[in-house]
Amino acid sequence: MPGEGFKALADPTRRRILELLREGNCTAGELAEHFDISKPSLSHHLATLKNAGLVTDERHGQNIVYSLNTTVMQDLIGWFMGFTNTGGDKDE
Amino acid sequence: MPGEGFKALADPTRRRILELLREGNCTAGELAEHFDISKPSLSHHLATLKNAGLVTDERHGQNIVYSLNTTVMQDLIGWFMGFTNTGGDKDE
DNA sequence: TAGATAGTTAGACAAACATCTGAATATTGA
DNA sequence: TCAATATTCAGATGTTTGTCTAACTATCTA
Repeated sequence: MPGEGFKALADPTRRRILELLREGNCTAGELAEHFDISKPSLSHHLATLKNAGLVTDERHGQNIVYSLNTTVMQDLIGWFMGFTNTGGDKDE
Repeated sequence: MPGEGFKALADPTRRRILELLREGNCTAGELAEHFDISKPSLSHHLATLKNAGLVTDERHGQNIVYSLNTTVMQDLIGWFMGFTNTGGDKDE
């Protein structure tokens, strides 16, 4: 299940989207201003992130506002914590 | 630069390799026993992980021993920490 | 040096992916 | 209802990725 999350994170455009969303919620159009790709391409990336559970979307009038879902991000961090000794020990 | 790391993590086989390596160093052959793919395929995955800096290899006689490079893993965790409020705050 | 074992390199191929253009859907405001 | 704006859907295309088989390199042992 976390597989989708890792795959979603593999693309630099999608990681950048998450970084932008970290600063605050954005509409698809606002996000588009930060990239040199077409809107359909961006929409596709957003769909991938949504499918992985990393973002949620909500329509506000004409706009669709995207937000970060930090819960799923936490799950991914949980996987990493198994590899570190500082702060997240569980079995060593 | 962390891009290669994220891409390397996108594949379930490679994540499993890292999990196995977490338990202790392994030769390519020992790792191969855990998967249903050909040795060349596994070798390719190991090369990807090595290229991303996530593992290191060292020849011991006939065998090549693979080890985890937790330092690079820490770098990836650093990226995630920017998205959480628990334990790794830097700019909020 | 020859044979066996461990692993990688090379080349091919199908599936997945990122991107594009053009068309469709949804909402707003005149 | 009509036109404008915001966003997604559909289909096509070139690139990357995961996998395979066959061949190669390196090491050990006799």
